[in-house]
Amino acid sequence: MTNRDLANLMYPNVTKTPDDYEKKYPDRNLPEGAVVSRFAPSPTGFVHMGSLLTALIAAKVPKDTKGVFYLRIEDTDGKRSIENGIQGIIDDLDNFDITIDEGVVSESLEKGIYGPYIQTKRKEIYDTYAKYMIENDLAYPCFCSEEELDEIRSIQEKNKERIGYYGKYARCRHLSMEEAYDRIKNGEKYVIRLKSHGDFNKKVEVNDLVRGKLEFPENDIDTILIKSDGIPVYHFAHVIDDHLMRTTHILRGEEWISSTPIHLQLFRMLGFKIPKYAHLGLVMKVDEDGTRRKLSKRKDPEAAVSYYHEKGIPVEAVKLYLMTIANSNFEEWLNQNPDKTIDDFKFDFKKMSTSGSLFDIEKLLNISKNYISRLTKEEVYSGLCEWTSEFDSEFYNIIVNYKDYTMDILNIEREQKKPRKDYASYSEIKSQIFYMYDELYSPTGYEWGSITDRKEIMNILNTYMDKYFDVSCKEEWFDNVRKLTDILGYASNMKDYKNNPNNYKGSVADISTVLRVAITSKCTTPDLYVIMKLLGKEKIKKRIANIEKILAD
RNA sequence: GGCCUGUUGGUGAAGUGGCUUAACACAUUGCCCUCUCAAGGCAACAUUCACGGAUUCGAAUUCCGUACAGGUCACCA
Repeated sequence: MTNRDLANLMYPNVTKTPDDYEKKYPDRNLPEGAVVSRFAPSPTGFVHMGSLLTALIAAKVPKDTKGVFYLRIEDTDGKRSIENGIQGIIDDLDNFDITIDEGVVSESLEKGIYGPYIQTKRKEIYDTYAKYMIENDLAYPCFCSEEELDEIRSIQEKNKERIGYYGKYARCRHLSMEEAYDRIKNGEKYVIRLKSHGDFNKKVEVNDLVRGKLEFPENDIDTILIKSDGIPVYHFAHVIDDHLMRTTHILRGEEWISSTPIHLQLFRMLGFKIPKYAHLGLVMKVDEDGTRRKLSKRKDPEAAVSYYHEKGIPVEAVKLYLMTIANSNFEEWLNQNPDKTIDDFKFDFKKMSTSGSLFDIEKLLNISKNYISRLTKEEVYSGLCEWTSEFDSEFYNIIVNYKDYTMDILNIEREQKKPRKDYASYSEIKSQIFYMYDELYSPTGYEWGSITDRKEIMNILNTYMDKYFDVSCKEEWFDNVRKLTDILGYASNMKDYKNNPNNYKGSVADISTVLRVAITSKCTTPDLYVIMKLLGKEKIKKRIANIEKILAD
């Protein structure tokens, strides 16, 4: 009885060898320093902020180095995979303009020669390596039941020993080959475990790209490589896939730090070159009770990237935000180079924060607001169309109907050195400009300012419309408002008014407020002159007539 | 419990032994500008870098302990 006999019993149909795959997936012919990295999510639900950050960086680094970025789907856990999970991931990446060079393009389509890129389609490959490990005495079958494993654990807990399947606790490791052979032949269920030669008292080192030198005890756990359903566990799949796909950089969340010793061990046992690791800090959130925790898919709606899509926050703004989290010098760099984009920025692992950062939606909104303010009216308009077409068809129809008019509205105080910063998202635009459209404008009441007398209000409005409405520029418009103010006994100069408030009935501010409220129903708006010019005299007349009616009631 | 990682203001953070009386940005507050709002300008906001000790002429920065937080110890990834 030899290892080979056992291996042949376990994998009678495997005829390939690791060498065959080494040849099938040759080294990539890339320039010096080119990074090959990947985004490797499980199709267990929507892409979440933390993974999006990882994906963004994993895509960015190859871009900076003329490397390759690919998408691999890690669906080895059938229980957790959800329907349309793969499509969901592809859609989310697509929404964020993260393009892949290679990998899974759709549920049924792949691009690139290093595939398949969906792990459940790679079983033959994993089988080959599993067989190789059995054959070379690097792994062994284990028949322990859940109960036995629990028993081992409770003994260890009682003796205050390290938990795990190792040393004398690795029962099946000490089984004779004959017994293993017979039990498999009898159809007993088994998993394949790593035959670890690690020594817990010795140290291994990794040079993590963001954290620097990391030191751990060697792994001595005979961890499971292949589950009883024949599918590999993450550790085994990761090592084989990333080697065969010739990945140079592994970017993943810091929750993987502790299992890195297993991965290093596997790379060495299989004779693979060890890639570079970058363990990224988690994106956190503060709970009501003040404790920090990982942003959770289940509890936090803002964790889903689709949330931003629905809110109408431009994807570019989300990316800008994530980049400011990712590289602390990015924000300053962008402020100094306002015309540049993320693509012009050189990402640096060393500038990454090692501890997880709190997700700050206020900051995101601020970045979004600044971003939208820098867009042209055409860009804002098309972004607004895109968003409304999906989430607000009423508004969508209106802005499509009044395209140029809408663009003029969106352009109010935009084309200037310091543009207005009104909108943090497309979803809030309607509530800020609704009064520009008769279709959306039907005020039922008005919040007047300090002037509330009906006669006075009508007097102001009528006098204004009769004598002062027609103007050709902003200066003239405001001159007229001042004239009106003077005639009615109010102060047209705010300084005079502040110095001697008792000399006047009120100020030009009060008069403007009456005009503003009468026309828009709001006491805060952008430049009233532009608003009036865009609305036109007829609409304004109608609105004032309406006020007369309402005030009469 | 073992192992690992981290800890600079309300938040993101700069900082790698003297240029730090701790940058910058968000938030907050106050003032100025101003027809309202937004924007802008100015100012305030950590006598201190979790705590204790050590090294040093000198430490947020090095070392050692302690505390706290997070991760991990699955036939999940």
